[in-house]
Amino acid sequence: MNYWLMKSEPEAFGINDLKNRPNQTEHWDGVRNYQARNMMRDEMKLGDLVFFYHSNCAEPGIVGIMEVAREGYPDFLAFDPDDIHFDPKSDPDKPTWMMVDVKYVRTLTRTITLTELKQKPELSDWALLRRGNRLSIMPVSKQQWDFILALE
DNA sequence: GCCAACGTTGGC
DNA sequence: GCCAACGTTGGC
Repeated sequence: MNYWLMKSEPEAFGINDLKNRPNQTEHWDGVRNYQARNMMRDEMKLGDLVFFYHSNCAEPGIVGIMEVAREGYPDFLAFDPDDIHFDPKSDPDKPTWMMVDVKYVRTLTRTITLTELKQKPELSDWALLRRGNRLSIMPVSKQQWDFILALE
């Protein structure tokens, strides 16, 4: 079992949007970064747990937990010329971009803010807190996962 | 293969 | 809205 963190801007798609989806499940589309793509394609497995992180908002931080409900498959939005995530270079026979499905597990009792996470020496090596980090999907170790949940 | 220009991310 | 950091693009 592996642990992950995925970022989304709550104005575009927040934890409550996921909670209100049919089956509380949604595909995580639109990722256009190779490192993140590789994780979705190769490493994220059914049942893996994922922190839902709200970015680019008033209070950036971890707001909930979801699980991987379907392993990597082609991001079909890349084939739709009318979609903002359209990528003419992605060939349906050999797709460039992948996505996973995620299912809502629960909302945390409070937001564990970026500010708070930054203050923890235990997390100083974590990709989320590295300067200039822009990865929208990243691994979380079991130790980090447990430590963060204990802050709740 | 280098690197400047450009676009995007995301905290503040 | 600003801007630093970073990834991508494309000329050479």
